[in-house]
Amino acid sequence: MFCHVAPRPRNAEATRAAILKAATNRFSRESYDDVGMRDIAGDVGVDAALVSRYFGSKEDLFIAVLNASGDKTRIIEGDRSDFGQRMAREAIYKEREAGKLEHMLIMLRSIGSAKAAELIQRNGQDCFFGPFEQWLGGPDAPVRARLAAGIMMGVSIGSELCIDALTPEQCAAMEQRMAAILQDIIDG
Amino acid sequence: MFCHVAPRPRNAEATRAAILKAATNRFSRESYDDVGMRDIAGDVGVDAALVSRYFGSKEDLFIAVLNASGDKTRIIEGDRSDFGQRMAREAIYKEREAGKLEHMLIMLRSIGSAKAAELIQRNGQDCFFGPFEQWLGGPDAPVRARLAAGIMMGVSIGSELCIDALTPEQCAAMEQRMAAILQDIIDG
DNA sequence: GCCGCTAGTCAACGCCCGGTGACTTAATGG
DNA sequence: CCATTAAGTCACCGGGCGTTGACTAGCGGC
Repeated sequence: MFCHVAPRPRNAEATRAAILKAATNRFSRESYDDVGMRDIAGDVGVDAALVSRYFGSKEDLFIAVLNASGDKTRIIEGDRSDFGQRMAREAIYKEREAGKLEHMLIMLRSIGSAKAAELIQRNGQDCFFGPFEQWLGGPDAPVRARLAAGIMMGVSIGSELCIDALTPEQCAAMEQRMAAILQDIIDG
Repeated sequence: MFCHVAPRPRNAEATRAAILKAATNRFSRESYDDVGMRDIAGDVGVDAALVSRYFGSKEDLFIAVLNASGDKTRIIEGDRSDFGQRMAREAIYKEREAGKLEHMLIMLRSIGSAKAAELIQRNGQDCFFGPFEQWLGGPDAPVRARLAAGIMMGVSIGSELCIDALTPEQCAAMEQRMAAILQDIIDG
């Protein structure tokens, strides 16, 4: 076949954005180590060399992803009174389309990787915990923020650590318990 | 120098055990991907080839580590009435000497790695959640076990994600809050 | 005191990774 | 319609990984 499908018009800006988006997707699903430059390039339909060219290095690309997703997607949206409920849903059922936890998921996936961990530590406070604390407010805000975030992370992990281990009813019960705990932390 | 220090007597059994111990240590501190066969071999003072020989492959070694640490170290020890307190301490201050959470830490570190994740999923239920559920008992035991484990994992992650971000007083406050939440879950 | 067996080493293989310089190809302006 | 420039590709490098087969060296039995 000579005719490629939609041979991507030559547009550096758009291509760069597409790469960043693809990388964000990959990094929110697989760890830093498991994601390869060739994977990301393949998603966009581009040579891997281009990714290196545009973003300098894999670490720089990861930083760019962290910053970009940190800027756009915020946990802090919607009503305060059902925060626990919303977060519980997202953590347990992985409602990724909502995407409010995307930034947290990226941090989570790659926290194991030594190279990524350092970048995440540097970024986490500014792009995640900081805003979260501020939104929380009240007494012990830093403590409550970390506790709430920790619970969300842990349950997220747990629910993919053992898939299908819980019946739908049990999931519902878990959701309810978790929501109550989170809401308690939010309220102070 | 011709005289090596303590040139390790020829004992396959002991060497094998030493390798397993070194691997357990490594895997509880670094992710599956970040730990190399050469690292483990170096810890024991042995050639990397021997590790492959004794355990077949890296995956098999990891499985052996999971099983061994799962058998020995249990979370379930000590009084039920201060479970929350004990776990909070261990999660926040990383009191690794206690080592009761070692098995959980190993699972935690490498959950990001695709290759390790599958092995962990297969092992987690049998060696961790199962016994924990059973010990918990009461209504909704599976749900409460996963919730408690999730919280412990998440806080463990969180407290190493942002080191030195909390003052000692804040750590104490966090410990107290976390202990209360955990104890609540344990009690039903 | 030599022999056979096995614990342990050594060198090398194949593989995949991130990154780079030289090349090709498409758009644009005159 | 061609020259120029930027967008994208290609081949390849060096390095680290897990693993393997051939080798060496220490111990037990005769």
